[in-house]
Amino acid sequence: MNSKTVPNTATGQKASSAHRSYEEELREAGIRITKPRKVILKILTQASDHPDAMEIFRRAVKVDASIALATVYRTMKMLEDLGAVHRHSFEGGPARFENADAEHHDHLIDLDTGDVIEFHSERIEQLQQQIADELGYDIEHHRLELYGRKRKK
Amino acid sequence: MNSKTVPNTATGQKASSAHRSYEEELREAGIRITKPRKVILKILTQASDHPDAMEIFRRAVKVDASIALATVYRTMKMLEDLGAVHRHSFEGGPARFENADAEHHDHLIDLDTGDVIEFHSERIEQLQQQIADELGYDIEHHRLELYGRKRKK
DNA sequence: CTTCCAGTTGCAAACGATTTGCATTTGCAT
DNA sequence: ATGCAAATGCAAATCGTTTGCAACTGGAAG
Ligand SMILES: [Mn+2]
Ligand SMILES: [Mn+2]
Ligand SMILES: [Zn+2]
Ligand SMILES: [Zn+2]
Repeated sequence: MNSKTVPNTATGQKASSAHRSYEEELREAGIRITKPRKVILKILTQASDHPDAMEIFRRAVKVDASIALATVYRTMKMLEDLGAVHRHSFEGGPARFENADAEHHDHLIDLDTGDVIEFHSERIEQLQQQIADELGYDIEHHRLELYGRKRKK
Repeated sequence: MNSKTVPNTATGQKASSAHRSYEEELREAGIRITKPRKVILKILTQASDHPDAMEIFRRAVKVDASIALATVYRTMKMLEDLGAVHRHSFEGGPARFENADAEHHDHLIDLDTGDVIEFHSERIEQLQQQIADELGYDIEHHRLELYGRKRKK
């Protein structure tokens, strides 16, 4: 009763607008808006999944063949430091990213397909908080991942 | 001078696990008990922390300088496949291991010291189960990690 | 107690993901 | 338009981990 999938952002090619755009954030932070960054930011804005660096690179190369993988890594690091994206390290694999302005949520990873399903449980969040309190800790962040497969029948 | 199977009663050491020993498990699985494995297994049996491969290697080399890091990795993989140890990948860092026969628990990682504190919440476990149910999934395993620092105050 | 060989080892080279050094561009403030 | 720090592409380097291979056992059979 208290879990729900979080609807994802825009589908289609809704370039900018919506919430505060990445470019706006960079500008505010005094970071240059370069051509490769524009391409990457657009890809991230349009992404409805949780792509890894290589996947972002593949999509970027289709738009501008001269973009380097290193630039994707550098840009993702920069966005993470800015707090504009979140980095997830699911089960050993490469880091995957997602826009940071969605509401907090946790993930269920489909072991067969690799699909990532988002969910949120306020009750779990509270319990985590309570546990940290009891242990005398302030939680900075946490990670809750469920790994499973579609229920057979 | 070798009688059949001398019962391996505790050698006066603190045998922290009151469960089936690693060597017993290997034997049952038909896996050879070699000199380097004995060293590693003893280290794991005595460990009360969550050491990574390099740390296990360091401890092993003190006992037998000829042990190779590759052997540590191979042995840990084998133990994981056997289900004798659990592998954790906390926040980007190298994989850390722990004996698998402790009760299930989750971890709080101290961001300042790297210390790992164990905790368990049956209520959270239930909620996870409930969420997976609602999403139509069977959970194979999960991962709940809290990252924080000792409460200043 | 020997023999025997598949399992195991040490070593180095290979790996995949990510980072970094550096010479060359480029954004953008002046 | 100009100047220069910031950013880029490329290659080489790092890090944790895995793997190929020849040499070396564990332990079952004799
Ligand atoms: Mn997500
Ligand atoms: Mn533990
Ligand atoms: Zn959460
Ligand atoms: Zn748990």
